Amino acid sequence: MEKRLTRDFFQRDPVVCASELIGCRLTFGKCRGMIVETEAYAADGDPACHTWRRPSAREFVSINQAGTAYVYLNYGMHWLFNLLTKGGTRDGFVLIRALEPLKGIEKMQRRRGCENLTNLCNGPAKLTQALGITGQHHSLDPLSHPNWVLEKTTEPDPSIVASTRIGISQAVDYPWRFLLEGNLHVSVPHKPLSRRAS
DNA sequence: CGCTAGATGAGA
DNA sequence: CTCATCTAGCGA
Repeated sequence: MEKRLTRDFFQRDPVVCASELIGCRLTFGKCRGMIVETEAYAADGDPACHTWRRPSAREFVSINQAGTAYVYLNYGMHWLFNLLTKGGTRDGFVLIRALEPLKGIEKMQRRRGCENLTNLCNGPAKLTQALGITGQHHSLDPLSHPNWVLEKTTEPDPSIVASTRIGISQAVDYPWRFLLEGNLHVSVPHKPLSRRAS
């Protein structure tokens, strides 16, 4: 019922990979979740991508194969987890932004210091903290490393929607964020729902 | 519920 | 100097 992702999945455009990673299952160690939110970054022509300003990011793209983990420290304290896409129409990255927790929940709660399931993995820095992903996993290969499993479900989810990327100041209009509409575990809903007031 | 300040360090 | 963020604390 679930197929492991293979190298060729990541040998495509980052925008395609980002949308198709929605609904996939990500396992790291004993913890597991469904990917419910991603963002695409293009290695060329995208001012919001690290490659725009960082020679080291361009170097990373050139020397690593498709699927490699790109993990970096943001705001001095948060690890953010990306996957390299390479060999399609464009090279780039997919930022994993939110997971729906499936397994190892107690462990994730302990690492996060938080009980609430909807607050466990609903952000790019929260999910790395929950899973235990840090800079020491930078440039490892999730497709061949024993700690990682990436699986695709047989049926694509119909409620995948595109939206604009979050937390950036450049190229803010690209509709390169993908998420499951209505899912409780995304970082920011596509369309803020007005819940009933008290 | 919404908004804001401040933490904290790598890269260029 | 800028940053692909999060949380606590405040006010309504």
